[in-house]
Amino acid sequence: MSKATEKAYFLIRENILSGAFSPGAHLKEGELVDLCGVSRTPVRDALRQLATDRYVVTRRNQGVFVNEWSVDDIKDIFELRAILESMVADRAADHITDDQLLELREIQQAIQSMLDENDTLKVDFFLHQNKRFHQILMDATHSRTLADTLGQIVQPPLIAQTARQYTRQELQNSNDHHRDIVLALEARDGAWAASVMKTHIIAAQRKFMNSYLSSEENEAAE
Amino acid sequence: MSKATEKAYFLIRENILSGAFSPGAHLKEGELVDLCGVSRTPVRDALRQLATDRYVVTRRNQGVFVNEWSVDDIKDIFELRAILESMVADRAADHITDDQLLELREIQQAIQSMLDENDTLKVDFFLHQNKRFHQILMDATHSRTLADTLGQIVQPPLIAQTARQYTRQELQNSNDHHRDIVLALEARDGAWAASVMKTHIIAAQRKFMNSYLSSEENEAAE
DNA sequence: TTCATCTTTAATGTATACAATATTATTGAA
DNA sequence: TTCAATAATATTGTATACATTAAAGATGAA
Repeated sequence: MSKATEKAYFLIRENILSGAFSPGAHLKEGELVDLCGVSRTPVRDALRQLATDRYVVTRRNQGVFVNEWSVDDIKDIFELRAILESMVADRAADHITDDQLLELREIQQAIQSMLDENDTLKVDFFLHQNKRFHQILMDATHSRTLADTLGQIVQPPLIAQTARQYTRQELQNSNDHHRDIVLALEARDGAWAASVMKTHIIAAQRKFMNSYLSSEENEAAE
Repeated sequence: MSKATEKAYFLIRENILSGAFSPGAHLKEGELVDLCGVSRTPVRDALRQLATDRYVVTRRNQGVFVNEWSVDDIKDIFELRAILESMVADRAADHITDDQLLELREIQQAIQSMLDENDTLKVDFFLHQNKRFHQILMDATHSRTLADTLGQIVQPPLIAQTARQYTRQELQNSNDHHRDIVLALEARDGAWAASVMKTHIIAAQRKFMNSYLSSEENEAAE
């Protein structure tokens, strides 16, 4: 992506992630031009990329709208992620370098230190390190196809929303999975790594669906 | 996609599929404008979409190039397809309608009739019916996520190249899989359907890799 | 010759004017 | 009032001119 397009892409995406642009909202090119300070051409390029990444949907001659995720969509996303991320873990076991293993271990330990402090939970720190962890595994597969596919499946807002609902114990469980994944990779045991990863994603799915459904009940009750 | 963009998209894609634009070739916007008879804007939109569909790759400030698939890439694609299409078959078993089952059965029988004729093989007919078969299963899942993901994974040139190498016996095997899939779906047995589908795609993968590797040997020998 | 530097050329990136389409508002009749 | 038809407006789609960047070629010194 070129400079202006990149600027527009991240600005628009931030507004979607923060909720400033609500699901279903009509994003008009003119308004985005004012927001981003670039012309319509890069704004349109950014919108096309956001559609690829499934942040928005495009309707011919009508423009783009912030994607609205249904419960079924979210289930699908987690289910697909469970399958693809286990594939990643499996592959990573074959190709991962010692340096990458070291990095994974450091990330796991950094999160552990955070959890051991009797402080308030640093969710942003967790999210950042968690992203790094999964990215390293992804890199270790050396697969364009997997990378592109997962990139379009993984919806950062879903992950963030899930993590923010986590209790200390649930974050601990999640980091225990990370620890097991590192162990499996050190043993170069792809099946083990894949299995732990599947557990890891399914746990996230369960957590998300529980808090999502209960929040929907609350909304209905209001 | 709008009219002009659509026109450009299909024209450029046809030239990639036919081989007129070789893997690695630099697609210059100016030349595409002449070819398609539309301005640069829709040409660029079409190129972005072709990049999403992985026909081309984009390099910043350098333009777009026809994607070059490595052996590993192709392996990845088939492996991912095997997983995703089995997921599709599994889901389809839960949601498929009687009308859709009827259609699947008709397609399977149409291909069978073609195979029973002691004529030359109608590969284009097979490709078309095969595409319809998989599309109906896809529709039966009612999953945007699966549809979009598979859409970006399935590379028509790989499927076509595989099918054109098939012997009558291999096409028969493929259609036997289709028959089993219909049986599994009629029994509403998702696990069975998924299992047959996995076999189906892995067989295609084997076939492709064999003919691909032997053709590479020939090229090296020349 | 060969390499590095500069110049020229051609390509992509960006802005904007105009065209086609969809949405909204207005008017008038039932 | 309510609905349909039409006019006005806003938005997306397309073409094109200009800006920026990369590639190709020319020039000159070692």
